[in-house]
Amino acid sequence: MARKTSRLQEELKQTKPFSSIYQEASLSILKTADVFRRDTARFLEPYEITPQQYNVLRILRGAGAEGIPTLAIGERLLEETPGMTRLLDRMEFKSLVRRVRCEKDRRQVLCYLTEEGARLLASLDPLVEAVDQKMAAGLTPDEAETLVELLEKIRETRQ
Amino acid sequence: MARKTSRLQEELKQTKPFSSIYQEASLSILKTADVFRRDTARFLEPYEITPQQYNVLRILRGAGAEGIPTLAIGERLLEETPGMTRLLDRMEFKSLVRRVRCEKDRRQVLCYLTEEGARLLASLDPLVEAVDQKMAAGLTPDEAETLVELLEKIRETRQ
DNA sequence: CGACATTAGTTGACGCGTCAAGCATTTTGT
DNA sequence: ACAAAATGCTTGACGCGTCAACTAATGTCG
Repeated sequence: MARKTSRLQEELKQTKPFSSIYQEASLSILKTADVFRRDTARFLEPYEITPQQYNVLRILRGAGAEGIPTLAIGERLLEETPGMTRLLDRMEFKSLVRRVRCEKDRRQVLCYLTEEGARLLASLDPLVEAVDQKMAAGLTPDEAETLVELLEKIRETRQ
Repeated sequence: MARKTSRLQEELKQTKPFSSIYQEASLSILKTADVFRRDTARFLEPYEITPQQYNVLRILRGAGAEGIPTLAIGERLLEETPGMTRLLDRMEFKSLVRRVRCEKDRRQVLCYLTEEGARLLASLDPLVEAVDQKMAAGLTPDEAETLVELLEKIRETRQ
């Protein structure tokens, strides 16, 4: 079951070979995601905004004028999280977001993009597009399609 | 360039289609990595150890009796980090790790696995194997191989 | 040898994930 | 209508990543 020495192994300075192709695949996924995450963070840094905050901005734009309740934002992120409140606190402090207690259901707090938030987001759009497009240098569209399908298969069988 | 509605889109409750296959691929990678990360964390939880700590245990086992300097551990993780010190603080507190200032080069601090750390790690090995193997339910070995190759191509073109 | 840079590690501050506990505000069941 | 459960959100505590500033030890070079 031992596999030949791979590039990922060198990247991690590992001495022992992977015990299975599945182990290598899972590490490869984690490593690649990490590269992406950090790449995005680095490029957003000058704008003093984190990847999570950027994602929230996009979701709020999608919600439009009706707004969206706090926790519903979490469901649309990669990860649903009770940390939403504090994340929004910071964004409200920076005037990127506005929050109002909902009158229909007073448990909810509706969130909206501010003018400033919308402006920032608009200026970021083309830059983010460019980051994703960097992938095109290494992968043909067909290969990207295959990748998406394989990853989908993995997620389907989990949970 | 707009793409057909995909499963990932539903998962994220997105209204707009992905603007490119590359955008979908990058989100898919992040999402899948997140599923893995959380899956592993959940299964390690009963042992009161985090995925990062588990990785450090494995690296220390690899280093063996000679030990390994603090920051060298970081280089072998997915992510090199100045947070190593504090991570090791917590592990030392739990008696999983032992640290000694190196006499050859007094700047370095060599880290070792304790007996207890080694025992914990040994008992975890088969369980981790099982987690990776869950992937086999959704992917043939050939598909996993393809996946690894595609991800490698992406990482190659990034920096 | 002495100024200077480099290297290894530590520490502080802050963002974010995650769990658990707690508080209002509905909703549900009888 | 009233108690109990569910829902939406907030807060506290802690783990970890990340940047920047700092100390101590080692190297380098005139």
